[in-house]
Amino acid sequence: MRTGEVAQTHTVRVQEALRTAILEGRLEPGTRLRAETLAERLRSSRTPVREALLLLAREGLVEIEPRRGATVRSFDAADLADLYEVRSLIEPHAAARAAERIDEGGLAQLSEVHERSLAHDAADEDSLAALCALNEEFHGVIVQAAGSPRLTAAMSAVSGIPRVFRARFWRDGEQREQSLFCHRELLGAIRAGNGGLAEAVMRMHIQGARAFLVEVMAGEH
Amino acid sequence: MRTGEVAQTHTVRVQEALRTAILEGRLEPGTRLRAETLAERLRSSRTPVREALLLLAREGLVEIEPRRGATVRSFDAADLADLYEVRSLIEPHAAARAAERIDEGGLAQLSEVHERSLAHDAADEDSLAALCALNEEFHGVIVQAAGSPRLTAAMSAVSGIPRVFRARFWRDGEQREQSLFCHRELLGAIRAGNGGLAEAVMRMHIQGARAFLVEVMAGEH
DNA sequence: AGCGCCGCGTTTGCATGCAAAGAATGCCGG
DNA sequence: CCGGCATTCTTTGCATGCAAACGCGGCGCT
Repeated sequence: MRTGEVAQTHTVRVQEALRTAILEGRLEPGTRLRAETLAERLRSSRTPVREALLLLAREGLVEIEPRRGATVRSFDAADLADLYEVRSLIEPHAAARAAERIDEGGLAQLSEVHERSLAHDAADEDSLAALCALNEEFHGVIVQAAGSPRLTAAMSAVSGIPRVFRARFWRDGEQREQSLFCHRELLGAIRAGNGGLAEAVMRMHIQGARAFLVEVMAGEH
Repeated sequence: MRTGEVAQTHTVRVQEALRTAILEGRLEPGTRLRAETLAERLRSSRTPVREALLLLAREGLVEIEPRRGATVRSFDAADLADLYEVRSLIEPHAAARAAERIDEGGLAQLSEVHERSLAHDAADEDSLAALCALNEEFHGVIVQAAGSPRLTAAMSAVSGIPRVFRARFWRDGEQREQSLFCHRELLGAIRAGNGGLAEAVMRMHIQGARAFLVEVMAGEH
């Protein structure tokens, strides 16, 4: 599959460890990221850590002020709205392309991810986390299946927001139901090769999520 | 303006030097990029060069094979088509937002860039190069004016193709005329705050460029 | 003669030294 | 007692040492 190729270099390993930590909320926004400390914790040295931080800065997950260090970026309602606006631009297009270009393997993978999603009832935190991860995987497979390296790159520059927000989302029964519904429809549309439908469903899916999250955040602050 | 902040660190300096060299064609596709050589040439050391290469890899301008080195990425017709497809997704949206959100400064900047474009007659290579650069600046200002950090990030993951292709474009009198026309219309629509019109013009602009370039490349190979 | 194996040079990727820029602290003057 | 300045201490960013991986070329084996 296309996604292999994950270089076994410290830089990449550190980058992924940090990204996961940030997305899962183990590193809170604002946390100062000191090279030496991270190097120790991740069994590496300052150089790979520095490189990873540069890459994560470009992903928008950390902020680097020259000569002053890196911190975990914090997200506010505006960021969330911005993020979802861009997603609602890119992902529907990706879905349409995916419907036209996906191959057997991709379809099987998509289907399998969806099946696994259905197996979770979101009764506990672990199940919730699993749902978040599966959701990301589902969307990732679609973007990949669009077969456009540039689109993938554009998405990756936009992808992540801390899972805290996403958890909020999946905790809500109605949203969960709506999402799984959309995923099922997406799967069907893509399998049928119906790009227009896939695009429309994805647009609804993302816009719905956006509306919910913005509302929730507005209510909290 | 938002774009300030250009860190005076070697990494960034090297990154920009390399990007410019690649985009201007001074580094041809396929060229092997050895850390030590570049470090010497750019009066730096291997570490910043390595970091710059990592970032450029993420921009899609160089390819890094772990343990085997970096090379200047080569572009074929498919890449070009892919690139322009993504641009024709992102930029019309950016234009619409820009029309709604641009401020006085941005408008002045956009207008000024357009004026300068008109001053070039594309009679010689220098003038042509200047037109390419101004065109990039024009589009850059619009994306910035959209006021969406994520959109900017997404674009930057997609931005550059070697200027060779763009030069081909600007050399063509009809395309040049069409482009300047579109830019004028864009400027007008954005100034008038007409997002829908700006979006439509931009879509036409990019689709037109795409069609021309794909055709030219197909004819050459 | 063809094929494969082994050793060598080159180059990457990681670790770490080192100077300089910020941040923190204490000292002195008002 | 508080504010401003100098000094110290921390941390970054760059340079460079060093081991290990890759590719090449020569050598021996079949």
